[in-house]
Amino acid sequence: MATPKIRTMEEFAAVSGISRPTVSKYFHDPSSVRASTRDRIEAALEKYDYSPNIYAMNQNRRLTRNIGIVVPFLADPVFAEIARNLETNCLAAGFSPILYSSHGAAELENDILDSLRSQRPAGVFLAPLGCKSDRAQVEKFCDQVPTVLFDSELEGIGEAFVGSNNFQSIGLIVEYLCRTGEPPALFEKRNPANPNSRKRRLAYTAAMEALGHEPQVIQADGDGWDFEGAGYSEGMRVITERALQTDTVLCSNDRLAIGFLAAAHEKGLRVGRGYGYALRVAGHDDHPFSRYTSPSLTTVAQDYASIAEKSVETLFRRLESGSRSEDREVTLYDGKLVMRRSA
Amino acid sequence: MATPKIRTMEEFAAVSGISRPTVSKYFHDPSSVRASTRDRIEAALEKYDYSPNIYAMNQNRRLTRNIGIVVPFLADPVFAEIARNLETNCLAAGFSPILYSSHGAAELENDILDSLRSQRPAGVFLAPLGCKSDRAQVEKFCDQVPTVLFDSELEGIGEAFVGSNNFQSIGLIVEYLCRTGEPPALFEKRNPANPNSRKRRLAYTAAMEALGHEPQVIQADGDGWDFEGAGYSEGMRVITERALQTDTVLCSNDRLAIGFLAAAHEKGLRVGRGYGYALRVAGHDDHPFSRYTSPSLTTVAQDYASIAEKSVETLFRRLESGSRSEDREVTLYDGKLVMRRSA
DNA sequence: GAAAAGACTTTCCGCGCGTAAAAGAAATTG
DNA sequence: CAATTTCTTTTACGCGCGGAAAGTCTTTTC
Repeated sequence: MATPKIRTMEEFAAVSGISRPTVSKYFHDPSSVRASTRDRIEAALEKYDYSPNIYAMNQNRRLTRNIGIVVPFLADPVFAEIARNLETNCLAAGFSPILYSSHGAAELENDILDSLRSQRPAGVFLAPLGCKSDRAQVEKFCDQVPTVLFDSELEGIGEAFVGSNNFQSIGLIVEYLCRTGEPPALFEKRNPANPNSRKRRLAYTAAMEALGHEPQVIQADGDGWDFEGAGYSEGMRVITERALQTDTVLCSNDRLAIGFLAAAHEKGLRVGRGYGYALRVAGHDDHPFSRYTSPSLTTVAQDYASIAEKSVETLFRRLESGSRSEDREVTLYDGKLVMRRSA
Repeated sequence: MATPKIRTMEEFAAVSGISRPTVSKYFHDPSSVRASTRDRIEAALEKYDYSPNIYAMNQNRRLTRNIGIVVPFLADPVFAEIARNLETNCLAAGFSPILYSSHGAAELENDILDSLRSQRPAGVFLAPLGCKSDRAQVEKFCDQVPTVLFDSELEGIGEAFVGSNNFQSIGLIVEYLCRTGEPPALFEKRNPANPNSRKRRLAYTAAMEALGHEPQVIQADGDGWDFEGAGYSEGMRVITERALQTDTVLCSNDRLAIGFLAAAHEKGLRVGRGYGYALRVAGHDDHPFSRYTSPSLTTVAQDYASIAEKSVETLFRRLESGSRSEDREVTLYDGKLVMRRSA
């Protein structure tokens, strides 16, 4: 089509035969104009494919339609999965999600918050690094931008927190393991950046003691987010040195378990429950790959879909009501036992 | 500090004792102003922590400093890894990367391109869905925005393409497998959206014929990006029906191999090379988890770091020179054999 | 059918900054 | 030191749109 290029809303208004302010109203909310007007605008849209300049729009609007999503490590499939759910929900609500990963570094997290702030997003979903986070910076950010925390709790910060009920889920799997065999040792990373890790340890010792068993905690060294590597090398050590008091290991998360399984396999230990197996290994999270490990991994599923949905619902409710946090909402979802072959 | 809030560059210029146009120049390029001026601005910056409104900035600049990164599926660790490298490189060059995932859907890919276009990015790194992509839309986009394609080649589109040399890498592993045991069957998805898959099949048959073996191609059904699931269920079928002509399987990518390994384990087949093993399984890509499968996966490593680096270098060179594609640059990186336990 | 309510048009100003031109001040040069 | 070059200031305009105010037109209501 040899239609002259439409660059401004002024021009578009001219060719569509509608005044510019009305066109502006239409883009702000199509249902706010009369049906006949809407039709004329949409007919013109088909013909000239114009779209408003987002920078000029956002400059004058107090609030943009942008939603920030920040996760600590996007290469972790668990966060990729949650992020995917959040994105989909935002798009469905007519917002534009913008995804960031802190790559496990606190400076980067701060940088992201800075650049996010300058984008004046309507709201933000933030899964903080955890203990490594610059708490003061995060708090300052949450004061300025409506933010819902998820996955990692930083108490008192943000409009709300949505996450998993680690006490319930760890209790569940500890009880299961004790009921069906020897009591488990807990296998975790030494300096967990993530507060969930600490909660899981506490939940583990509490559950063990409630069942009358003595807790055994094994801590793996290793770089920040290389859980498989840490699980593997510490697994090799533990197996070689026969450091386990029982034949059962509960890993603080599935990625550690994946590394541990690799070590067990290399050491020739058969992992599984029942006769002929040397070791039981369980995980936590229901990592996307857990059902394809060898053997498939018994674990506790986090309800990612619900976490994402609840986060979105909470934030959008706050955005609409305009009320900033008097009552900070905390929602925890129970985990579900996923019985597979490894324990 | 009871310093009054600075909102505009005008105000900031006033308190720093510099004229606004000079301050503007400073933010555009700090080295473009005299050292003494720079110091005064930076001193004021410390005191008042002002940052320019990005929407107002981008409205008048012909080009923003935004860089779009689009991958077909972010929950795939391989793409997460490449995206991470691209992001890091962009940040280092002073650009703002914006990450998008098409989630395997062509409509979403188009939507992303649309919203990306309205952001007037300086450039884009695009890993298209492949055959499912709306070729006309992608081509139109690449005409408007300087775009470097990676991973999936769409011939003739974009400023350049950076990817892997599938012919070399498949040749490498086929040769290795044939040399050290029985010739492999190729295990792939039936309707591969990704053009690499097709190239790998062609490379496989060529390599097999060159070595005097008869190719055997096995195709797995399954949903778009659920490679593990497809590998698992088709693996179960193949093993149950004894459909393999030899004891060796080359999977078109590691995720299929992971599913296949799970099937083999469930069927009680020992995977590995040498005496006492029933099956050899090899993959392709060197997926981050491949070294932690049981047994660890023999595969061909794609040079992700180089691909990301080359993509960035290519795009930024084009951006600086301002020259749009006369010569479309195609760079392919060779794969490296990664020998582990599975084959 | 007249009055009320709603939707639209016209006009105007402002957002925060980029950028150009001309004039002024400072640093460099010989 | 004057002459030159480089940097800064002043002034002014424009980007594309949001949004308010007042008036005109259309639709609804009884």
